Amino acid sequence: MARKRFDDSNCSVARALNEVGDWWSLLVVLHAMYGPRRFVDFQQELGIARNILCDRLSRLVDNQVLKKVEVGEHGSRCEYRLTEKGRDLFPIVVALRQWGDKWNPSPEQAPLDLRDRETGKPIRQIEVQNIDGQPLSVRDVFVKESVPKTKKAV
Amino acid sequence: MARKRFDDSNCSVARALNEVGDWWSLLVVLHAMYGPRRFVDFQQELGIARNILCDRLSRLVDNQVLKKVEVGEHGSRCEYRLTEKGRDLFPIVVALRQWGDKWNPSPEQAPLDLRDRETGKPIRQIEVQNIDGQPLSVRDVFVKESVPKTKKAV
DNA sequence: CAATATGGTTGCTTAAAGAAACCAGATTAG
DNA sequence: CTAATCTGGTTTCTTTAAGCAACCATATTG
Repeated sequence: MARKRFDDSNCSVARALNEVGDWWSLLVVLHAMYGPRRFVDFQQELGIARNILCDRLSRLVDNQVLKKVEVGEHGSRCEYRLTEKGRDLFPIVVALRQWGDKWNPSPEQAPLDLRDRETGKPIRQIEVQNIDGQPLSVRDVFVKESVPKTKKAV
Repeated sequence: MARKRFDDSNCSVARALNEVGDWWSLLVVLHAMYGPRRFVDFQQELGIARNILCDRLSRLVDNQVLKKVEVGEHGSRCEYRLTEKGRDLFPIVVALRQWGDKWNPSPEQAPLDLRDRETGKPIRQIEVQNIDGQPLSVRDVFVKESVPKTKKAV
């Protein structure tokens, strides 16, 4: 496959995709959001090949999205938990879910109904907002040119 | 590689990832957000292999994320534009960008400064919110069980 | 008419995904 | 104490997709 890497890209979207931009990584993160997961949990819930799961888990741990925690009780057990960096993916996962529900609804299943634990009311549709909380579309936004940090004499 | 498909998954995140969950598709969409793009534009801006670009473009068109528009002027030209479905990926792209900027900042480049065209002020950090616009973390949310649609007698 | 631009397609090579078997350390059952 | 089992992997092999470069067909420009 010779996948291209984007570690060094100056585009933060590309760099983000480099860490969680493949099919499995985000699904692993998604499942970890329901609580700590062990190796077999991921395997059974996702139906992922074991070697690929290994690879993804170790990469996510390397990238500090997950942390591996030894759980002492009976035997060699460890669970994987989200770090703060991992938890910070929550809006992305939710936005993907909402997009999928809107544009590719499952014919046989109602969309997952996420609710505010406090009020019991449904959560809001995720949107790009200005500083006052007003929604912004692609058209409403522009890229402000920044002064380059320190320009090395070339 | 034998990629697993998630078309039939009952998880809307998996279904969403099926359409835009690979490295290139989202980057193609991202670049299309700056305005209509032609074949060579994507190729040069992204450095993607031509056959892969072909494949991704046609899949995105099939999935109605992009539409292909013939542009009459001099020669066989066509551009790719976002559909509404494609534009709806805006929050996801922005959220990814913010996550990348926060957790993997580029050492040599300031993060892209997206601003409200109206006010000139920076946009807000994307977050999951309750109905009143208050931010919600993973912990603040629960999944409300829904009544199944119509249960076929088994 | 030749050169060039555009939007692809075709082959080839390499690397990653998937499946299944194997494995090592710790635990429990007998 | 020994055998079976659980857990979290690793190894091997096959299939498939990504990347590269060459080729191609149409249309335009010089």
